[in-house]
Amino acid sequence: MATIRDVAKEAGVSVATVSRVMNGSGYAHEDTKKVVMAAVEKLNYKPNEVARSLYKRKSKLVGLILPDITNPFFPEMARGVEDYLQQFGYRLIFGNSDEKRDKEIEYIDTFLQNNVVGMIASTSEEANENFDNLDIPVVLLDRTAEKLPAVYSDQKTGGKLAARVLLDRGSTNIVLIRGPVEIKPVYERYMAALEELKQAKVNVQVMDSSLTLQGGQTCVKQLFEQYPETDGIIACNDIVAAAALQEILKRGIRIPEDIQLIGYDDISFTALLHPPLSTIRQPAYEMGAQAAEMLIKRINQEKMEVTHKKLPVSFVERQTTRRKAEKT
Amino acid sequence: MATIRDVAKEAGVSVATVSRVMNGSGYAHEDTKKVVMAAVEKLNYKPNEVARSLYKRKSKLVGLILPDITNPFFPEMARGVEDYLQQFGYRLIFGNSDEKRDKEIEYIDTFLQNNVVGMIASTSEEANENFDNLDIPVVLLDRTAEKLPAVYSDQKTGGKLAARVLLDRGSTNIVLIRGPVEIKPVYERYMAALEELKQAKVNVQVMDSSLTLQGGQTCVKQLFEQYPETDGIIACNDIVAAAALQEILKRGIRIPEDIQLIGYDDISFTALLHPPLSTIRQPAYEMGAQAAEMLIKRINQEKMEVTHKKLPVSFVERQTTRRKAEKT
DNA sequence: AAGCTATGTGTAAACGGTTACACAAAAGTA
DNA sequence: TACTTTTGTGTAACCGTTTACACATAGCTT
Repeated sequence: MATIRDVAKEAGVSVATVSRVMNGSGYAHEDTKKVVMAAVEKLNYKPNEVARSLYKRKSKLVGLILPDITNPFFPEMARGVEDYLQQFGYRLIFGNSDEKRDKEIEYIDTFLQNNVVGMIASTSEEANENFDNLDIPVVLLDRTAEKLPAVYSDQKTGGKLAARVLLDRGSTNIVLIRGPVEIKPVYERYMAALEELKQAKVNVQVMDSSLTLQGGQTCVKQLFEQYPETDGIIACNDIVAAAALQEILKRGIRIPEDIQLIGYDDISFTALLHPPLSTIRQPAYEMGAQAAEMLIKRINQEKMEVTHKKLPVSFVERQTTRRKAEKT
Repeated sequence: MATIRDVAKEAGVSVATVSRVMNGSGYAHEDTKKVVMAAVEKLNYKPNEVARSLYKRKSKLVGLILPDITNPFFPEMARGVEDYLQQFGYRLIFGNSDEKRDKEIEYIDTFLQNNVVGMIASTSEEANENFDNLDIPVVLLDRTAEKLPAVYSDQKTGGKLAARVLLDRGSTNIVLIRGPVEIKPVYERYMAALEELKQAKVNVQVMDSSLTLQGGQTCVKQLFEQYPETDGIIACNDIVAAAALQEILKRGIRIPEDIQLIGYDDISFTALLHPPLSTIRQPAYEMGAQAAEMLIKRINQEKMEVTHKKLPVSFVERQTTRRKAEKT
C-alpha cells in the first residue's frame, strides 16, 4: 500500500501538500493539485484510516450492538442502520450481545479502543450505565433510557392494539403470552395488552415464554392443556405466534373461527405462514435508519429537537384474526 | 481515556516498561509488574487499538462481506463467524454487498484502509479478482474460487439429493426452479438436480426465479398456469419454496399427496411452515465458524492441509414430501 | 577477581497521517 | 513604491502504541 510519503515523492511536493489536496483543506495551487492527483492515481493511493484516526482521535467506524442477529427482527434493523451510515462513509463494527451484560461491556470497550465515532445499541436495561461516561454519542435502538437518545417503537399502542383486535373480533377467553420481563419493550407491550384486556369483560390468562421457537412450543403445548377453552392468543412475538399456530393446526382447531391469534413484529416470514399471521408491525428497517440518522446528527453536533423518537406501530390484518364485520 | 503515558507516570516507570508488562514481552521485574498493573487498574487503562494497529500494520478487525443480512440464510453464517472470532479477540467490520461489484470493492477498500487482519466474503464470481493482490488472508464463504481458500457446502450433492428425493417418492412431472445463474452455488445445485432428473424418465420443466419472496410468488403463479399437471417442485431456496407452498395451498392442491415440494437451505422458519417444509440443509452456522477458523489459521501462518472445505448437506425430511414407504 | 550471561529498564525512532507555524511569493492597496 | 493581505508550500510536532538498541546491574563461572 502506498503511503502519503510515496505520493509526495512521486509528485515532488511535501506530505503536507498532499494531505491538503486530499482533504481540500488549506491552500493548494491548481497546478499542484493536478500533479498530486496524478500521483495519487498512479500509485492508487488510499489514505490509511488508522493513521488518520489516531491523530484525529476518531475513526469512521460506528459500533453496533444487537442482541442476536439470528433473531429475524434484527437483521432488518441492522440493514437500516448500515444503509444509512454507508452513504456517509461510516462503517459498522458489529457485535451480538445475547442480552448479556459482560458481552455488552466487552464490545463497548473494544469499540472504544478502536476510536469509534459513535455507537448504536439495543442494550439491556441495566447496562445503560455502561454508556454513561462516554464522550462519544450513543443512540439506543429498540430500547430506551432517560439519559440517552433513542429510537424505538410504540410498544404501548402496540400491546393495546393487539388486545383491541382480539376483543373487537369477539374473543372472550384470551391467553396473553408474556415474554421475558427483563426485556423492556417486550414487557411494555405485555403490560399494555393486559391493561386493555382487564378493562374488557373477558377471561384473561397469562403464560410465560421465551422469545424463541423452542420456548414458544413448550409454552403453547401447556397452554392448551391448561386452558382448552381458549379462543384468543396474543403472542409476545411472531416466532412464538408461529409456534402457537403450529400447535393450533396440529390440534385441528379452526383458525380464526375457533381461535384467533396475533403476533408481534411482522418479521418477514410471517406472511408465509398458513394461514398468514395477523400481527403488530414494528418498522424495523426504519427504526435502524432513523437511529443512524440521529447518530450522525449527534456526531456532527447538530442541534436536535427530539432525542427520543417513538415510531408508530400498525396492525397488519391477515388471516389468523377474523374480519371485523364477521364477529362471532 | 488514559494513555500509556499516564500509566507510566502513575507507576513511575517508562512507557516501554508499561508496554512490556501489558504484552508480557521482554523482561520485567516482578515488583515492577505489580506497580504497573496497579496503575493500570487505578486508571482503568485500555490500550488504544488504533495506535497499536498503526505500528503493527494490522488490527484486530476482520472484514465480513455478505450479500444481504436480511436474507435469513446469512445471519446464521454471520453468527458462526462472529462467535468463533470473538473468542480470539477479533472484531467484525461488516458490509452488505447486495451482490454488487461496486459495493464489494468499496468495502474491500475501506476494510483495507482500516488495516483489517483478514477478510471473509461471500462474493460474486467476477469480484474475486478484487482479492487477488491483497497481502492479507481472505477466505471465501459459500462461494469458491481456485486461488482463494473457501468454505462452502456441497451444492452438487444437495441438488442431486433434492432430485433423488422427489424421484424416489414418485414425482413424475417435476418443475425445477432455477435461481439467478450468476450466483454460483445456486446455479450448481440447479445443474446437479437437472442432471439427476434427466437421467430419470420423468417430465422436467425449468422455471426462473429470483431468491426473494416476491420473485418466488410471481414464478410460482406462472408455474401452475403453464404446468398444471406438476406433481413435484424443487425450489432454489426455502423462501421460494415457501412461496410455492402458499400457492399450492391456495389452489387447494394436496401436499404431499398430489404434489411434493422441496426447498433448499433449511433456514429457521422452514419448520414452522404448514405443512413443515422438507428441504436440503446447509450448515450455515458451521460454515461461518469454519471460515473463521480457517482465517485465523491463515492469520497465524499455520500450515493448512485443506484450503477448500466442502461441508456436507443433508435432507431434512418433513411433510412436503411423502414417506419413502408410501410411494404413490 | 575478572569475564560472562541473564535480567531489567529507559530513550528514541518508527507507524502514516494532520495541522500549527514559519516563511516566501504573489496580489492588492494606498 | 511601500505596505498589507492573500496564496502557496514546507518543516516538524503530534496522535498512542511497539520495539530496537543502549546501558546498567545482578548472578554465574572459572
